Amino acid sequence: MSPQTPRRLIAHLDMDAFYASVELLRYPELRGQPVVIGGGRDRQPQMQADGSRRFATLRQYTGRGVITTATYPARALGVHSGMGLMKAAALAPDAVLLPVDFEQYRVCSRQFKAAVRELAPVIEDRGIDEIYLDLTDIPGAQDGTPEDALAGVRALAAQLKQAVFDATGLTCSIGVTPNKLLSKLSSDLDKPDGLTVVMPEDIATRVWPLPASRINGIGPKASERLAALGIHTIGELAAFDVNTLCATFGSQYGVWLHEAAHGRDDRPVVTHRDPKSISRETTFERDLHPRDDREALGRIFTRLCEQLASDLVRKGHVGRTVGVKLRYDDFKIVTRSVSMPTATSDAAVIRQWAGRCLKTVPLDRRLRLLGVKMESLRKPDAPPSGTVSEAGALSAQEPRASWSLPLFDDV
DNA sequence: TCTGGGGTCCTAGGACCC
DNA sequence: TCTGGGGTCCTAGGACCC
Repeated sequence: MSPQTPRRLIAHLDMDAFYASVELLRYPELRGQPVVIGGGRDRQPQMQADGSRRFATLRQYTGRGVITTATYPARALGVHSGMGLMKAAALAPDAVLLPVDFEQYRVCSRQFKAAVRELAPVIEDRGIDEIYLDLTDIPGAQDGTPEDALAGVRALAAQLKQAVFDATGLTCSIGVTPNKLLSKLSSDLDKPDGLTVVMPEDIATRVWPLPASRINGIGPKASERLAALGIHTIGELAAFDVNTLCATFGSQYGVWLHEAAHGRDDRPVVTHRDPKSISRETTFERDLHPRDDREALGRIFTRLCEQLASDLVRKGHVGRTVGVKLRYDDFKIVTRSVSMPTATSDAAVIRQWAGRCLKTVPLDRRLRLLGVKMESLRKPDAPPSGTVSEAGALSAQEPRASWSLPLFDDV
C-alpha cells in the first residue's frame, strides 16, 4: 500500500451470546449452566416457597419455537440459534428455557452503544447486538512505528471492551482490520471476550485456512455450490479462477467472492439508513385452512394489518407498496404485492389492499404463516416519489367499498 | 424433531416510455 | 412491416443476515 493511500481502521464489535448474557445478569444462579432463550411468553421462572426460582427446562417444551440464543455451555451440547426447540430438547432436555424479553435486550443494547459512542462516534448499527466502528480518525491509534500503531489499536479496542463491560456488565468480542468484511470475520476468531487485530499481511495465515462459509455473505447455498467446485476454504476461493466464479455465480457475485477471499472490501461505515420496509408476520400454533379456519384467519389478518399500521405511525412512515406473505404447510412461500396510488399508514386501507393481494394467491391447502409488509416508505409530509398524480389520492380509498374478501373476511 | 420474526439486497421478466 | 436500444417501474422469488 502506498504511503498516500489512507489505510482505514475498522472495528466490528459483537456482544457475546447477547440475549443469554442479559438473562444471566438477571438470574446469576444460571451462570455456567446450559440455558437457551426462545419460544413464547409463558415460561417465566416461578418463585418458590424457599425464595429460589424454578426454571422451565427444554424437556417440557411443546410447540414451534426456535432457539434465539444459547449460552456457551448449551452450545457445547450441540444446540444453536435457529434450531427448533423440540429438536434442542432431544439433545439437551435439562437445559433451562427462558422466554425472550426484547424490551430488556433493547435497554442493554442502547447502553453498550452509548458507551462505545463516547470513545468512537462513527458507528454503524447492525442490529441489536453488533456494530461497526470507523476508528481511522481516532487519535493515537495509528501513530509511530508499525509496532506502536498496533499497540495503539489494541489499547483502543481494549478500552472499548472495558467501556462496554462497565456500562452493561457484559463482554463482547472485537475484530479490528482495514475493512468491514475482515473485521466481521475477525471478531469471531477469539469469542467470547475476544480481541483480534488482522492486518493485510496476516490474511494468508489467519483468514485463508478458514471455511469459505465464514465470509459474511456466503450462506448454505453458496457454500454447497463452492464445495461442488472443490472449494472449501477461503484460501481455495482466493486461488480459484475469477472467470469460472463469474460463469458459475454471475459476474457480480463472482467478482465479489474473489475480492472477499482476498480480504478486499471498501464499503464505508454507514451511520444512518432509512428503512426500506416494515412488516409483521406470524406462525400459527397449528396450520390453518383457508376454508375451515376462515374466521380465525380473518381475525389474524386484520390484527397483522393493525400492528403494521401502528408500527408505521410510531416510526413516522407511510408506504405505497403493500404485500402479503403466506407459508403453506409444505413450507412453500408465496408473496404478492401491489403499489397503491398514494402512500398510507391507515390500517383499514392496508387491509383492503393486502386483501386484494390475498385474492390472487392459491388457497387450497393449509397455511402455516401469514404476513403483511409495507415497502416504498417515506415520511408522511414528503412529496410523493414517482409520477403519481394528485388525482390518485382518492383511489387509495376506493377499494374500501368495492372489494369484498370472501375467503378471509371475518364479518 | 420439522424449521421464528424482522430485515436487506439481487435477479429477472414484462410494461411502458423515449 | 418489422426493427433498435436505454431507462425506470412493478412484481415474484430467493439468498442471506441478525
